[in-house]
Amino acid sequence: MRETDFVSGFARGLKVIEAFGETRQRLSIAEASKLTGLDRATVRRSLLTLAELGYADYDGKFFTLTPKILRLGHAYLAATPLPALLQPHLDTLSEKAGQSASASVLDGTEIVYIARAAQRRVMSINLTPGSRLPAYCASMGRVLLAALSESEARAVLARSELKQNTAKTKTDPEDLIEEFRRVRAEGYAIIDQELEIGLCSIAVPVENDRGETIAAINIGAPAALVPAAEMKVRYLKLLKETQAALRPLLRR
Amino acid sequence: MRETDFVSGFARGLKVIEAFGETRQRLSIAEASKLTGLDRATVRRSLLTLAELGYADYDGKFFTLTPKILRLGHAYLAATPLPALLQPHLDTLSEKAGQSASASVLDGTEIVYIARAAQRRVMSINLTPGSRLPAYCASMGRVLLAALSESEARAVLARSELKQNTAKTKTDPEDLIEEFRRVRAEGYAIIDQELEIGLCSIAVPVENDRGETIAAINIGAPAALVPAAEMKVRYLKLLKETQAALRPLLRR
DNA sequence: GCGACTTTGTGCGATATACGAACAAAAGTC
DNA sequence: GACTTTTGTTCGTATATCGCACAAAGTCGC
Repeated sequence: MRETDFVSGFARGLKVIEAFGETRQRLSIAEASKLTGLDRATVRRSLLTLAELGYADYDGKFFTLTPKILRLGHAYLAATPLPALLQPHLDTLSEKAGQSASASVLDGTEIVYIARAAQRRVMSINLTPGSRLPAYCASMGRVLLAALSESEARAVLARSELKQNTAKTKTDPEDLIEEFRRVRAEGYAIIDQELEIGLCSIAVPVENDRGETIAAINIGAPAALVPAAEMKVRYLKLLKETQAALRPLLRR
Repeated sequence: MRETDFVSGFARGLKVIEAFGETRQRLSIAEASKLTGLDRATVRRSLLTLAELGYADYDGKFFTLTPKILRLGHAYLAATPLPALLQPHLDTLSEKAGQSASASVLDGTEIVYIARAAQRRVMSINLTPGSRLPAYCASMGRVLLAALSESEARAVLARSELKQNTAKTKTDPEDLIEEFRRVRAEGYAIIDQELEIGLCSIAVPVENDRGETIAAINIGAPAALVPAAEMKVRYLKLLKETQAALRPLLRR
């Protein structure tokens, strides 16, 4: 790509939008400038542009995003067939298991939820399509990272902030790489309260007809009701059935 | 705002992202150019910028959005306290009613879902935060439009495509304005299969401590199980309780 | 295989934008 | 209330972007 094929004003504007996610809903020009590292004058122009287009409100001091901004992200969910295709299968899966079922894809060091059938709320965080979790400590993340080559997986881990969320969280890259090998060999990943105390989950890859992993699906359950040791016995068969049902639907 | 405070390259880029929502997931340069009305060279630069930043993939012919684009919309859901604040109340409401409960805000002629507690799937469409429905034929839309001044509501209706979704859909602006008056007076709106055959819903406004309407919440139910005439008896009290519980939490 | 048509890539002049500094206006400090 | 610090806005200029026109590469029918 040539230098001149890059619209830096556009890139700067996107950076400004993302700055809202990292803090609270209101940003002054100076705050946005600090978060993005861009000049105050440049940030001001971007924010005024957003306001002019109705993506943001401006009270003379603070800018806030408006719901119109959701159109941008929703364009992906509406335009990609995968979420819509997975949803009915997750509904069935969730009903059979009596637990929440979700689907996600990998985006850098994070997994992004693209569909979900919730049964009851067991997590402190509220997960909806678009929500993100660190890949290294989520069952679907383990499955998706295991699908990468070892060098790619190492690169992702190197960029990840390997935080000790609970006493059980695996944070040693070598342990994780070893776990990815096991996941590849056995075809599933189980997380026992590594993300949040009281939450277990089990995930399998969603593969297309060529056997390439394009997403992951999981079932989450409260550790109090379903001990980690029971996750496999109770849910692996259901997940594998869903996986098998999806494979022929995913051409390319 | 001065002319020079507007970054047209940014505005053009956002238009390009939105172009993906209207059609399928893959867009060529020429298609994107037609959809946006922008010059091909401009669209090409915007798309290459998106690809360079990881928001899009490019195979040399077609561009597709990547899940990274969800960061933009999700910045709103993460940054705005309203969705997180409403969610637990919707969960309770949904459980008590035994039906799906949702919350939405107005964006132009559409309502945008910002939180949802689903019980079972009764609609053909899959609703998640970020989903949009035309305001004129949705119960929450009626509530939100009723909160506007009559001239504002007329302006929105004038811009709306008043489609006859079912035999019961109200499409006459005068009928709708009259209905908004009733909604204002009685404090709730009921939709009897105007959006989709088999679906009834009832909505009330969410007001802040000054009495300004800032969102709407609703309960949806299959018409086969809960006839429209019963919606009010069964669910209005629950909705009003939720409304009352929320009001003191919404300062400003 | 060969035109007619569509789509994509690129050079260039005119125009619009970003930068950094300077100034003005608040906000915070003592 | 004077001082310092932070924030918002304006301005001139160097630079980057836009849209046009043309060239190149596909795509189609036959």
